[in-house]
Amino acid sequence: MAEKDICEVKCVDRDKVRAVKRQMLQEEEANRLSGTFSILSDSTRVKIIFALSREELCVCDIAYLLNLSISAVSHQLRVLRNARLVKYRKEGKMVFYSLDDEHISTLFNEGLKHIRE
Amino acid sequence: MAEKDICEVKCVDRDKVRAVKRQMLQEEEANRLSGTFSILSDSTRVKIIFALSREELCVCDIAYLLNLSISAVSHQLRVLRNARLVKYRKEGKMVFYSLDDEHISTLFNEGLKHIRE
DNA sequence: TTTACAATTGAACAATTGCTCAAGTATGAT
DNA sequence: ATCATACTTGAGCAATTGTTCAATTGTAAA
Repeated sequence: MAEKDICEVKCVDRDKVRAVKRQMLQEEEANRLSGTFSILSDSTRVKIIFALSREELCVCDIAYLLNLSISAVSHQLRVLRNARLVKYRKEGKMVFYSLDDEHISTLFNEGLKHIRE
Repeated sequence: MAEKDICEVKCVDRDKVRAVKRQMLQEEEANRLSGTFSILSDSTRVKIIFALSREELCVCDIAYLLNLSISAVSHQLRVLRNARLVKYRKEGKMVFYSLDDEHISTLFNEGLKHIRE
């Protein structure tokens, strides 16, 4: 930490830094932003989202589609549920998931566009 | 895996699943997509990107601004460099970083818009 | 009620990630 | 050349993450 302090004194361009500091993202905002992106930062979740963007599917369908265990899928669906990215509908023993379209699908598609550019 | 097979037989809606499977993201595409998002999934990197979206800054400036060690910042800058999210310019002993604007800034701003909605 | 089964959950584990620390590189000043 | 400084890098560590496994819940059928 001592090193850092020395450095601060030596090389900071005070005006520039002060200007940036004024506009800077707050801690909480930075966390929410990175948190939003981290939901989409796992390839399993990305695949689930993509699949649900085409069809409403039950847990079992998704597991089959992605060649994953039911449990693994269920765990990931919980993440997506907590983030309100998906909604679900119970029908007897089965649970059908679909996209909760308010959320992040713009972001998802923007990302898709980006890698396919 | 045995369980999964049983499940597949029992509850899959074959037509729906087949239809989705045809359009499904390929492994590599899913990886690139999640990889793209994972760069933005850390709050330190998010802050760095935000800061660089306002001003070109040296490593030391960034460290001071975010109250992090030089080393931590440098490590994160490498991640951003590898992802071609930032570019740098050497001036004597100092290295000035700025956004490599081709990349992901649309995505970043879309995310920002989303959390500030 | 008992049985079967879709889905959820918690614990445990390996893999990954972000940081620190110490050592290293590169550039400029003396 | 020697020294100081701006930054990079690799090893190591703690925290987090994604999966499996086993147990559990909830619903429907027998």
